[in-house]
Amino acid sequence: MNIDILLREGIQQAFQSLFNIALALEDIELQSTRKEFEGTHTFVCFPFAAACKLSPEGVANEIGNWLQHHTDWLARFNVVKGFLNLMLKDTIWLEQFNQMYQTEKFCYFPSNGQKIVVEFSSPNTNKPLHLGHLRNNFLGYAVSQILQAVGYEVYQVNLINDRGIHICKSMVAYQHWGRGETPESTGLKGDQLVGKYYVKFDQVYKEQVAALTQTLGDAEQAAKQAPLLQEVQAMLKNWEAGDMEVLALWEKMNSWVYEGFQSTYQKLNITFDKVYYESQTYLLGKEVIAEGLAKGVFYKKSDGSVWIDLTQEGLDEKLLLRSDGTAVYITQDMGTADLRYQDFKPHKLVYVVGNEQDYHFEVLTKIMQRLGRPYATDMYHLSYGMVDLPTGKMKSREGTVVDADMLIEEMVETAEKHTKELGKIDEFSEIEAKELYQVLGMGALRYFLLRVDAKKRLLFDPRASIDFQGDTGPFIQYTHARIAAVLRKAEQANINFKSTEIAKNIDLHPLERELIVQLATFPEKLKESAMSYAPAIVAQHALEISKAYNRMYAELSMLHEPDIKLKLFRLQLSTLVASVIRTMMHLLGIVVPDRM
RNA sequence: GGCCUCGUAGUUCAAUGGAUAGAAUAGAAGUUUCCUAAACUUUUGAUGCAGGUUCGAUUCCUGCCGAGGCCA
Repeated sequence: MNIDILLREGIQQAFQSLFNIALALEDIELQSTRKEFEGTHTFVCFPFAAACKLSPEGVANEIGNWLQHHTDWLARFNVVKGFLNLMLKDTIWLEQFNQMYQTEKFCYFPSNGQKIVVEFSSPNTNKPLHLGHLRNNFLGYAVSQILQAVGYEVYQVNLINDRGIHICKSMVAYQHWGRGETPESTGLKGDQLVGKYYVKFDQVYKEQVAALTQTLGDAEQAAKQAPLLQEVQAMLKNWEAGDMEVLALWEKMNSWVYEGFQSTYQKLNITFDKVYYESQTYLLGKEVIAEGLAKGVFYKKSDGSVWIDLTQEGLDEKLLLRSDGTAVYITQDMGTADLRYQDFKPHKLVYVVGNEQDYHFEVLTKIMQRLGRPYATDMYHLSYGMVDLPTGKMKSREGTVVDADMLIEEMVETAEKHTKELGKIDEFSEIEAKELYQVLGMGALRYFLLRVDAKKRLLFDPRASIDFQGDTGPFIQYTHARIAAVLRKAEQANINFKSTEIAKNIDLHPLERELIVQLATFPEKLKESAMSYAPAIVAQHALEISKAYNRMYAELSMLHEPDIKLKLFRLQLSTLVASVIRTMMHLLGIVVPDRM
């Protein structure tokens, strides 16, 4: 039984019978009733007043009355202005509850036979992961899980930017000042070591530019002529030419970085079905260039550079290949798009990439459309806002970043501190305790980044630590631990609440009803979350359910409830809440503990 | 300069064109003989400015102010 459809059909029949108006189910707008009024569902009558030749209140009253007499599910209704607030009979809610309780994973959708490829993470190999990457990784992971839950076959892929001018910067700096350092010799993670030289490059380069500006009196020229930059450009040419020495250094430093990344990914519990490397795909783009020229979609300027004119689509003319024949970003992105499509033949390609590349993706999509790629309309740019610091944008080369590994470590330490202060896990072994700190620290961090609408930029203040109280991951984790504790005690007391006996003839307490309503809403929230690629919807809803449970927990007793029927029902309700919370948090990549 | 985002309590976030704009945090006041107080209850406090469309605008449109981003 789907309550939503039940109500819509009732209202549809009411309109037909009262006003001889045929409405589609989608045209009937239901929203949840505000707390201050009685009821769970509200039907907004304003739009129908004219057609019914009644005031909005009149419509609401007529419909309410009709439903009261012609259906068996309405307990009461009230009308406030044009709002018809409906209160359903408890039998309906109990039936809904039993159905959810007895259906394994009631919220999951069956397979729809469609494939989706989600690209996310996409790091550069010249620096370690930072807070911005964490947002990307958590988003990509959660979106993948959520899409899977609504029935898609999901493939997670990573595209590693392992070549180009910026990679050469850390390499040149290492050649000059590295003194043969290795991760082993320094005790640094490989990505951290390489990142150190990326920063070093920028420092020295800036000094050179400053000095040169003095002598030349022209900052722009100085920036171009600085010896260090010349070296980098030479190295890039050598790399493309296949210079053995350069390639060896490149391979060595990249392998350090990958080891470092691997350890971070492990902490994040993130894996990929396939990893692409730009060093292996960037040549594919040149084939697309040839194709586009042959089709007349692209054109060549007199200097030999290749362009596309997108002014008809409201965009610019866009450079696709430099006059010297070297690739720009979009060159390789065209090639990679083709490759990815051939590899998976997906129904949809999702790119989790920051909103600084909005324009870039718009252009890429238009190009692939012009080239007649069938998948062009199935490319979706999941554009997320940057993570800003109070001081402004994070910049790796200036060292003003919140390092991912460090942040994780801090979060775990904070979790340990809080947990020890509360002193609730004295019987834990050291390993169990360590694991819990990890779970709580990561939970707080992941939830902090996922609860906010991905599109919005997010402000992170490193001095104000991420909360463990209020609207947080640990709050939801705590709710689960509380339930687990009650269920443990119920089992110890041999209360047979796991029986399949169904709850009936119960007058629901408003707090219980509220909880059932929230649980029943989950499938549609999940669907909404998947369709809009917005894990924040699941995150927010997990919070709503947890709050509702904690309110009930404070008000109503379970183990001390004298009425055995009520006692069993509340234990079953708790079981269901715990299971739904576990599911939701699992979709977000967050583990929920049984004790904390 | 051109184009794209975004301006909501002190702060961090909510609000398919719908009711008296919700939470959390910070501030104030309470709740533990009773299932985990990382909780619960009460309370102070906000739509940048000016127009327009609409029965109804935080939401849509125009202008201004402010923040951020992208661009051979």
